[in-house]
Amino acid sequence: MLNRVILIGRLTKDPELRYTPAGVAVTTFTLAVDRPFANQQKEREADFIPIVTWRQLAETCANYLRKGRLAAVEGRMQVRNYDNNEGRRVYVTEVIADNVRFLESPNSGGGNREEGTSGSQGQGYTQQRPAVTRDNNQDPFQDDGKPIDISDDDLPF
Amino acid sequence: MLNRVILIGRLTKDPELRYTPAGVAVTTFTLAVDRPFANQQKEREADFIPIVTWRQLAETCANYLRKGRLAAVEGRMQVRNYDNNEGRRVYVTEVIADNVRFLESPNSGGGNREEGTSGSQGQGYTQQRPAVTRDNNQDPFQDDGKPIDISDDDLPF
Amino acid sequence: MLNRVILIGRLTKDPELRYTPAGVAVTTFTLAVDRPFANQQKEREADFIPIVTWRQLAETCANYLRKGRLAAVEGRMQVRNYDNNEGRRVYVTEVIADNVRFLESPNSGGGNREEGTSGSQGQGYTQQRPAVTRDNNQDPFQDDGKPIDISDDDLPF
Amino acid sequence: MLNRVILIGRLTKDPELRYTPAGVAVTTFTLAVDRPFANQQKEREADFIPIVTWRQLAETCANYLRKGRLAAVEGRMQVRNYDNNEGRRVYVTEVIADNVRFLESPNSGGGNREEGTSGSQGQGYTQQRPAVTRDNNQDPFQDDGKPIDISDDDLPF
DNA sequence: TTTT
DNA sequence: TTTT
Repeated sequence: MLNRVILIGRLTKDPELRYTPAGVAVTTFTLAVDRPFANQQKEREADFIPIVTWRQLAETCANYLRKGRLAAVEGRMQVRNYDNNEGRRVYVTEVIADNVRFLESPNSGGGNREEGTSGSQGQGYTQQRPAVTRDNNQDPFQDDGKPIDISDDDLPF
Repeated sequence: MLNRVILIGRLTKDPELRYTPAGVAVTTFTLAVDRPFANQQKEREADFIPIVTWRQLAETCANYLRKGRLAAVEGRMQVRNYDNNEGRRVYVTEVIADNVRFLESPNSGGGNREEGTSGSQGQGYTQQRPAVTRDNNQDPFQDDGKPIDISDDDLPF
Repeated sequence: MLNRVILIGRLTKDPELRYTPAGVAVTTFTLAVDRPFANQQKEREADFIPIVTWRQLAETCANYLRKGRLAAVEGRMQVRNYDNNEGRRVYVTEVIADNVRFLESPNSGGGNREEGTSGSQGQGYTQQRPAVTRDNNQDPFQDDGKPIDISDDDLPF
Repeated sequence: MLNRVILIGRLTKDPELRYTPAGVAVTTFTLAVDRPFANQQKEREADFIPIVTWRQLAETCANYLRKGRLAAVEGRMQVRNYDNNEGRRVYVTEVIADNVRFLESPNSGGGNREEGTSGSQGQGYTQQRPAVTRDNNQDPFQDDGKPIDISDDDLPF
């Protein structure tokens, strides 16, 4: 009835952009969100939360987010389930984002340390785009063994 | 760094109250949260989200919430993982609640249809408490095959 | 950059539906939101928060909300200012809602006690609509001396 | 009943730290929060939202926040009213924060351009503290003509 | 009265 | 100016 999530954290990897058979963009990444009172003696604790973005927002995230960057994500929790190869039902919880804020510019010190090294990059936000696979792959999470069913008439927004 | 969830939905079952070895109350339940544009031709869709509450809030939830009741839950997403009996790592996402609002009084029509039938109940909030097991069971989700590790020096709030 | 508000409370009055010169619907109401630890000896404390809704959501709110009803409101804080008749600048903070959930059906006990009394009403959601003024009035708050500037090319959503 | 606000924006000035008569710390500042679709032809639009923090959080904010810095604020909306010198009732809406995240380190480029210039500062978070007035001033907003009534037995948290 |  |  009401389902709202707001997270601030850092990307554990570069985002992955895929496309549904009908050509709808989907970008996925994982956000590492530090826990509130992660006590200092223990190693730093975080929750690793899978984020899914669609369409224009997916393209923008793929273009501007990178491993290590700080981002704010607004969206809703969604639980999918599928049966794995052992015939066990597996539940996957993701945040379907409808708003993502980039809290660090590419040059502000956070994020990928390789940035700015490849000579031709230069000014501002121009930079390597992540590998984009437009391969009719219906499942952006397939590589992880966690399928998501994307059909074009069943999109969240 | 920041992790905030707000949900409104209905309990799929009565809440379950357990205690850690040291006697800390933990109540768990699942909230069915209707999806935004659940199209009317298809059957109604919802996300089923596991909620965990601790201490005083756990006691209150166990006392006042019942299957079918409408509730608002505020908290944070938390991802646990454990290795199942097939040696596969399983990830479980729950909302650790720090605020729960009861949006229906026991007599307002929502919720358990059996309420009010047992003669001695009568007025207001007096009603059957759920079965409380104070059995040193360290895992409130054990029955579901989804262990949570509760140790008393590792409590979230 | 990110601006999100979620409130649950009760309407202090029936909502008011107006229209901009170009015919865009605007509904306003005030939500009484009880404060967290309103101590029991003192009288109950609440914050009274003005809500603004637009277009289809405005029509729906005008149709289904009434004084005393419980509602959940999602939106963003907005600060307007205008110069009052004494030449002093006045600041008004409202929540521009993009999602409103009705947490009580008209027949669930909360809300207007007069409902159901006028014979022809009967079943379900059929009920008196609030007075609708489609009068090219540019300011839904004008009666309160708190103008809002509504121009049709400057709508929030 | 439920009242939650999450904002990300920049401080319009250095924060101001005061103390209640009983010595409770209060820090106030204004957050400029850019509006969603601030169209590019018009000048950039923002909402200017007053934030109030208490106790330990007040001390930390006073220590680490500065004009221009990016911050995330979690809290609740609160409406105060008082009668101004013209005998008119004035309403003031603030966000009482219970969680503030500093999204820029002092050296990450955002914020005060004078930082790092005064020779003795050097590494990390060592820096000028804001002017602290511990003057039994009961009203942290007094200078602005917007009194807040702080009495020590009436604190929000 | 405002920030980048 | 306020709701239950």
